[in-house]
Amino acid sequence: MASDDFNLSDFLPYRLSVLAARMSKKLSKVYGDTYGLSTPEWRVLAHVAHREKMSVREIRDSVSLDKPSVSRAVSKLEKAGLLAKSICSRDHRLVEIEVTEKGLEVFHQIAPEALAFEAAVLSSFSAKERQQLDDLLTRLQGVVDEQTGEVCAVDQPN
Amino acid sequence: MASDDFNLSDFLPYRLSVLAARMSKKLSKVYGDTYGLSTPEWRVLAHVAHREKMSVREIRDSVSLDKPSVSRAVSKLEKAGLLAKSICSRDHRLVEIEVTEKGLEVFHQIAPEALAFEAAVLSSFSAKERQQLDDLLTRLQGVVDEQTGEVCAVDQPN
DNA sequence: GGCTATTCGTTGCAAGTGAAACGATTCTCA
DNA sequence: TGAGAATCGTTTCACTTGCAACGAATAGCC
Repeated sequence: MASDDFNLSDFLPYRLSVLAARMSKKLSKVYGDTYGLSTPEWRVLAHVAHREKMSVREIRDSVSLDKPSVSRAVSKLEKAGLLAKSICSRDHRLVEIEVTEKGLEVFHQIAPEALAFEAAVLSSFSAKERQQLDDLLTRLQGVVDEQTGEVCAVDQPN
Repeated sequence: MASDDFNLSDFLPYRLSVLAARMSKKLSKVYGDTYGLSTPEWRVLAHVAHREKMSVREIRDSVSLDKPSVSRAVSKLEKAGLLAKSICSRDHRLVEIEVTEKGLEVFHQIAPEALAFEAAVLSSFSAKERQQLDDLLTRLQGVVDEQTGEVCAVDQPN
């Protein structure tokens, strides 16, 4: 393999990292500067906003964050009055997390701005190109998610 | 804007973040598990490997890391014997950073594995699709890099 | 030439992050 | 039923990160 040809700025993982970081940083101004939310908090709020009560574990499985991050994000959002937390009566290990009216209000202020940001980023792309991008990202995610090391799996950590 | 339609898992910044994070984590096994390098260290090494002596600032401008991260990465790589650092004789503020023989050796072991990883990720993509991906990412990066807030700029921080 | 402003790289420090440990609760199965 | 295993959410702790401040060195300007 010709490692003399290696050029970091052409290297896919690097390019994706840089692009994602820049985009996230710009987007974070939307929910961070105005509403004081962190990225984990924004993700949790966005996921819980239009859904039923759910546990920390369910959120973790859906927003690509580890367990402690979700736990902390939920605590902060609860303190801010955007989420309500209660112990599940059927299973006292579980916590039922739900968006509050105030939380929904905040979400409905942020979401349009977030969508506008996305639209601005994609504004110079045709419908066909957007479809291409969607497909390519989906396939890449699929490849990366292929579990190479299989286990019978006890408890999913984090 | 219909914020009820907002779905995090379809949201471009989120998708890119998740994809980039997963890919970087998998890649980091290549340089991390075997050679004990962190991501900033890997980026610095990869960038310096086939280049002339350069300063911290030049590296920073090329690898999308902030000043302290580059400084720390260089220090660690120097301690590990992969880089050599000396004070520039023309300008004593500057540092001249250069890869050592050992550093080049390590790089030539990692780079092929990194390229193989990239090739594996892209293995199911046709040449045309790779070109599409390349173009789309380049254009997205261009859009995100457009400076919205212009300043005369004093010192570039970090 | 000397004074100020700027640039360089490093370091301090506070905030964020993730792996592991923990107590509490429930499940499993003999 | 009861003991051990598994799961849940939180917390602890070590590590990383990014901003700001800093001392050192140079550039700019009168």
